[in-house]
Amino acid sequence: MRLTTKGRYAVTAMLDLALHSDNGPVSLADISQRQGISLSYLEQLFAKLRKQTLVSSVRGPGGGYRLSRANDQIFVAQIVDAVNESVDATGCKGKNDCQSGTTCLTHHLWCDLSDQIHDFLSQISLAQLVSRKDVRLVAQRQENEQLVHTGEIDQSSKINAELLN
Amino acid sequence: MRLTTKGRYAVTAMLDLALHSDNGPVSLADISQRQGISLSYLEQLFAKLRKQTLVSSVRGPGGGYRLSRANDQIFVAQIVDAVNESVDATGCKGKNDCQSGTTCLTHHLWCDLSDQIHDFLSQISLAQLVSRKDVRLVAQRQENEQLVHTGEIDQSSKINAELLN
DNA sequence: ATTTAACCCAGTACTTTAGTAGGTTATTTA
DNA sequence: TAAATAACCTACTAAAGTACTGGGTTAAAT
Repeated sequence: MRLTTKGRYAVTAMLDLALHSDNGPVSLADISQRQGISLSYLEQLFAKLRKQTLVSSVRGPGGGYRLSRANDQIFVAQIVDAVNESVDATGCKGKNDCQSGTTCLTHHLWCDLSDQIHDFLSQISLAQLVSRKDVRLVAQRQENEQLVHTGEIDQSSKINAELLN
Repeated sequence: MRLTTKGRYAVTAMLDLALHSDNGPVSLADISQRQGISLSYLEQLFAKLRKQTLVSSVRGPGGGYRLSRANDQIFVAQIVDAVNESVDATGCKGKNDCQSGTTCLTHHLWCDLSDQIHDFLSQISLAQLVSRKDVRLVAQRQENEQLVHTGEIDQSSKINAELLN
């Protein structure tokens, strides 16, 4: 089992997408700026998310990505799975051949843990995350920072943005 | 977060220790043979387990390792923690500085997941694992295999050992 | 025609894993 | 007391995966 920045980035990016889905497709450049993830790396992650039909793409100016389903139909477990970070805690992927073809001593323990993690992440939808207060606060701060960066608001407003943090 | 063979090996070895604690200290050579883990690698893992006072050692012939506490006072989470860094799923180790000094969008989600995993593994003691039927079956098979390997029982008994699997 | 942004590859520095190798020290047993 | 045993210690390594960077091509909007 493995949960590193790869899976965290994928979920973060998908949540960014869910948060900014009002005004048409969201470009990876925007996500990159707001979430501090390199553009090329995002492209690699979204290639996998697209293969798993979690997102759909629109090419050309004004294009980007949008969720391919309603945000209450996309779950964290699916996103983590899509970028090849299996939530499976066993070494044999549940095949019972952990120790040279036979079951290892702790096989069932890791199966139980895998179920536990999978159940937890399968119950959390993007919609749930979007409605969380802590998520909305961070999202608002990020939007303010982006406006400052693109010069759309002045320095005095930036102070307010910092107070939000 | 990371749960690979490293943590699985550690828990498996500790469970082997708990299962064979009747007849004095257990040598790493025995564990290596029964669990199919390289001896040198086991030595590295047990150096860490010893630092965390989960095991104590006896040197010289007939020596080996024993649990430093009763098997109902040692929990899976402690073993995994001892060899891995932790079962923490956040990138910032709970420090809230995931995104260049500030909280990232999904910080709280990974905190919740970390708590979930930690709670689960903290509730499972070696004593509980020892009493599990699936564990006892595998352990019995491994002991039979070991006897065959050391020539202490003959080939006809090996057939019975295979039937156990 | 130009710009935008997805799409696609190839490479790479870095870290971790899971091990190997080769010793030293402490303790028991013959 | 010598030999055997098993912990203890240090260093090295192949392979794999992570988290990028860079340099393109293709599709669609202005």
